[in-house]
Amino acid sequence: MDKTLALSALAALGQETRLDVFRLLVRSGAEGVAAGEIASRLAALPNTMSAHLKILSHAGLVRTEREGRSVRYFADMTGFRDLLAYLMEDCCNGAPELCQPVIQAVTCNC
Amino acid sequence: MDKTLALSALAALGQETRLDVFRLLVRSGAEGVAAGEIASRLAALPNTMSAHLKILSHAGLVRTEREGRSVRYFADMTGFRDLLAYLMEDCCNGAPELCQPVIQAVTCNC
DNA sequence: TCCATATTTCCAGATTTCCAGAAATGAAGA
DNA sequence: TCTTCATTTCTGGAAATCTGGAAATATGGA
Repeated sequence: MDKTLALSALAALGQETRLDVFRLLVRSGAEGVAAGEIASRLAALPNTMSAHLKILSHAGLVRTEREGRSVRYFADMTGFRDLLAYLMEDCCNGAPELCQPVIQAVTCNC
Repeated sequence: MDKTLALSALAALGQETRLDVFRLLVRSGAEGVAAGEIASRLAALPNTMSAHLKILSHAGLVRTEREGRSVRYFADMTGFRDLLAYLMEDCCNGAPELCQPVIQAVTCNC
């Protein structure tokens, strides 16, 4: 992942509505959620939500599939992984115990 | 970690200078870097950098230690771990294979 | 084709963030 | 105490972001 994309991803998640959207899609997994339902579940206007979804999509954090007249959104865990890899680059040089907590946090859930 | 702190952390990292600072500190590990050196290494004014460091600190991403007249900054990997845990909450409900890529990305480096 | 539904795009105003200059604070040494 | 170095705080203007109204686009069905 390049720096520009990492920045857009982090800036995208650093906004309340978009953070809520991403977490909603992470919880929804392979099922995904249609744009309109995302908007109504998070009590936002469809046009505002569309702008947020566009930003998340541009940042590689969500993926879409058209389904009839609605558009279904999914969390893109591959994009998220790339972001993490970028953030933790060279974290272990000489002192693996420093980033050990991070590994444990991610692995223990699954 | 509560949502407000997660938001500040993500917003903090979603800015180029601060992202550079965090990655610099992650690479520097237990050695840390003094505030002035951070500023000069990233070609920023000391006062501007101080504002950025304050934001990162408030977000729980960095930690400080006074050392004579300089202040040494360190990446706070515990705070970072908490952020990840918040982002991945309930990610595996029913479909562990979705977040599998994330686990692999984090574990393979150490 | 015409209509209804779902979503997106365009635009403008309100708010927030970013940055640099000036001044203030904290710590060490003469 | 006075000076110097390192860092932080305060402040204002420029730039970017967030939000909602209005209009446009896309899809499916009558």
